Formats: sequence, structure tokens, C-alpha cells
Amino acid sequence: MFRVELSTTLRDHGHRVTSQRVILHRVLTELNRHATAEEIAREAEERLPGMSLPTVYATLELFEDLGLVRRVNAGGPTLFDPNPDGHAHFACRECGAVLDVPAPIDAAGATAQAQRAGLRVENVEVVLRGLCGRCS
Amino acid sequence: MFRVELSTTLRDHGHRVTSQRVILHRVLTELNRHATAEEIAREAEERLPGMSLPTVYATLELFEDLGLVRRVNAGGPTLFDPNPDGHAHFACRECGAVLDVPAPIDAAGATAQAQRAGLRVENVEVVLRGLCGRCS
DNA sequence: GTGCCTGCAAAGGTTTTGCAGATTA
DNA sequence: TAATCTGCAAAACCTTTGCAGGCAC
Repeated sequence: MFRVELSTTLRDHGHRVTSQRVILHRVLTELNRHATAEEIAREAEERLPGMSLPTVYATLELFEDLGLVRRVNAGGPTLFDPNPDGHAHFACRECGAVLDVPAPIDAAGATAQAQRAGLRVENVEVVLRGLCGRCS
Repeated sequence: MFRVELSTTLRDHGHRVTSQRVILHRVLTELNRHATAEEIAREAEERLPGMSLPTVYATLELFEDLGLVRRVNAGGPTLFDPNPDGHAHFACRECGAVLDVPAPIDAAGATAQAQRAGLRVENVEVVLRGLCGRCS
């Protein structure tokens, strides 16, 4: 995917460029790994004191619509992942840790089946569950 | 998978056979599709008035440990799926509906990669996201 | 009879909503 | 200037916890 300036992306879609959005985008880019809204808010708060959690949620939802982050439901609080590579996640059922599994996902079969049923598939989420090295 | 009597399974694992557990298992078996704890509780309530939500959650967790149901995180409230076939789910981002996608999941690549990293994979969850027929 | 299970009530944590004021375009 | 966006507070929501009484074994 071609790397485009955030402000361009926002304006092209009729959204405004605000300091909160710029900061949050920078935080996500620099983290470059999945994080909870809370974690992201804490990082952002350091750079722009006063930023509120509702704003973080609203902005993350906007970024999701723009395709800049992906929501990951791994059991606990929702994770937001700025890494665009199609990768799976592993969630430990004991300690709750969520790790990346850098393997390409082949969901062609399921996707084709869904499209045959009239569904428009936009992305695929794969979560492996089990025990991590420390817990097993 | 060999079909075993619930009471046998429970006792073999040192758990007691209670009417709540029997009813909930029957509800799940007859529904034969994913449902929220709330939906399951409502069905169960009709057969055993007074059954409480905490009991439903506790029992579903027990059933999960026994491998009788699978938790599905598709965005909204947690779904409990008694269908043991490895199938994917499709979640509509507009209306929130969750549908089965009866396609076999090939997660061999990701699973192998995870095991190579010292993770013990117990099951795989695949959620496709997009728009359902009605919403697109 | 003993110890697990249940129901009740309440707490916990995450995410959303309503509204007034600030800010972008 | 006009419409969007933000912050605050509170609500809504789902799920878990603590404890007293009930029930399976």
C-alpha cells in the first residue's frame, strides 16, 4: 500500500486535520504493534496532555474506516493494530498475552465461500488460542 | 468426535451433574448455532425458571474447558458456539450480524509458525469482516 | 455430612453517548 | 461563519466476584 500523508487522507475523505488525530497517528506508527485504547491514550497523553479517552476511541474508529488500523478481538479489551501485513495473532488463555504470528493467512477458501453467499469480505482476522511458552 | 453423555463427561472430570448444567447443555445442543450468553440464558430460563446469568457464564466456561463449546469474539458480545466443526464466522460491520461460513480453515501455516515459537495452539478462530448482503 | 454449585447483589472494566465549548476549514 | 471535533461526565453494556444458602455425592 502506498504511503500517503495523514492530512491528505483525512481531507480526501472530508475529515478535518486536528492535532489529536495527528498525534494519535504518530503514536500508532511509532508503536507499530497492537495496543489497547488505554495504552494508546496513555502514550498520546504524554504528547498532548488532556486528550480524552472518548476522543481516542472516536479517532481509532475513524482510522479503522480509513484502513489505517485493524481491530483485533483476542478475548480481552479490543486491540488496535497499525500493522497492515496480514498476520495472525496468538492469545494465551492463561495470562491473556497477545502475540503476533508472522505467518501469511490463506483465507481464500473461506473468503470465496462467503462471497458466494453474497457477503462482501473486507478483511480477515485469525486468532490462535492456547498457552504461551511461559504458561505451558 | 465420539458423542458422550454429558453426565459422564462431567463426572469423569470431577464435576457435579446439576439440573442447570443439563438444561444448558440441552439448550446448546438444540440451538446448534452460536448465541450470546444472554440468548442462552433466556432459552434456559424458560425451562428452568430462576436460572441466573452468572450461572450461565460459569457453566459456559466449564463447557469450554470440557471442549463442548467454543468462544467466538466477533466484535460484539462474546458468542458461544456448540458446533464443533472448524468453521469460520462472518461479522457484518454495519448491523453486527454474525453468520457461519461453512468453509474449512487452513491455519496450518500459522499454527506451525506459532509452535515453532514455543506456543501451544489449542484452537483457531477465523472471523471475516465486511458487509452482509442486506447492508451492502 | 462435606464441599461444590447456585442465586443474588454488587462491582469491575470497557466502550459509548449527550452536550457545551473549542477549533478547523 | 458554519459545521465538525473535543473534553467532560455519565451512562450503558457485558462479565466477573463475594457471599450465604442449597444441593449433589
